[in-house]
Amino acid sequence: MGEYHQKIDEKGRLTIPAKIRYELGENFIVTRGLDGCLFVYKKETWEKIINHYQELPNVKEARNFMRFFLSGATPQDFDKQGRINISSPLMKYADLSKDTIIIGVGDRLEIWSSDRWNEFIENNEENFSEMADNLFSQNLN
Amino acid sequence: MGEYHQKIDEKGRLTIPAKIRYELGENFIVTRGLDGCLFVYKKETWEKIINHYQELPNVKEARNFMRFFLSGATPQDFDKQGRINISSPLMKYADLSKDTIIIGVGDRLEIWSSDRWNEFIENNEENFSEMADNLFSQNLN
DNA sequence: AAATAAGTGGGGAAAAGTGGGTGATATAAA
DNA sequence: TTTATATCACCCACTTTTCCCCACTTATTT
Repeated sequence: MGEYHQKIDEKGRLTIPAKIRYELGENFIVTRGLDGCLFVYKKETWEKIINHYQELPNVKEARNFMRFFLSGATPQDFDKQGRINISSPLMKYADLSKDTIIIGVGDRLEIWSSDRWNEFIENNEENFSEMADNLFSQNLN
Repeated sequence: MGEYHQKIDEKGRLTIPAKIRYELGENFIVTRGLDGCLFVYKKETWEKIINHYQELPNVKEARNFMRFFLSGATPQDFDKQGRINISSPLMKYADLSKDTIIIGVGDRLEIWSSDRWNEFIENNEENFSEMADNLFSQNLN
């Protein structure tokens, strides 16, 4: 959970915030995500996802999706400073340069270019408050 | 319950009034709320809220909402003086600077910028008695 | 009024984030 | 095989942030 503002340096290194770094464990996977960001999964979660998609019928749509999802997937680990290297195809895909947003969304992290993220928020803010209205008006007991 | 006037200091620290501090427990979540304020939930309440939304289908609209909702949610705890740090995205969202209002609303706290709170009260003052009429008349069997 | 508790502000140590140098390894070119 | 070039991860240095501690002020209670 949370929104963190980090910078990617000249060498393509990105610091994962300490608070969420330790939740990721030693091994994790970075891959092309939906809507123009990158997804980061811890190893166990990734394997579950893969297993789930293995069971999909072997139709064209599923095949294409698997290609998209798997081709960009790179196992990663941290350097001694808690940073990861984003490969250049993924940098390009997510349009990453310097200012970067990392958010926690359920069982994954998402890596966004700052510009795209701001755009995303601006375009959707009104919808969200409406949706949130519904969410909070429910009786939770 | 109640309305408390607190100040956020230069370092972004906000004292939670002692009377309601102890009701929050050790772990709690601060998140983007409705109408331009922040919500604060104790951990258990928060989990109830998000459990409702875990089973959403993975379609774009739901994905976007979860992004917005979870990215604005940060687990927090108190420093030794009973203060919390409001992260800068949330400061911005709620337009917080120095004078801050904290109110207790049922199972949550709300954090308002003083200006917005006064504005909110002024804009709605005439409506409140009408609103109350509607609300209470519905509850009569 | 005195005593206690709560709120506010700032110094400073430690942790986290950021940027750059350097040497080892790999890859390509001579 | 040797030499040149690129890549990567480690190390170090610097900056920024976080959080603890102490001190002072304000509010509440006795």
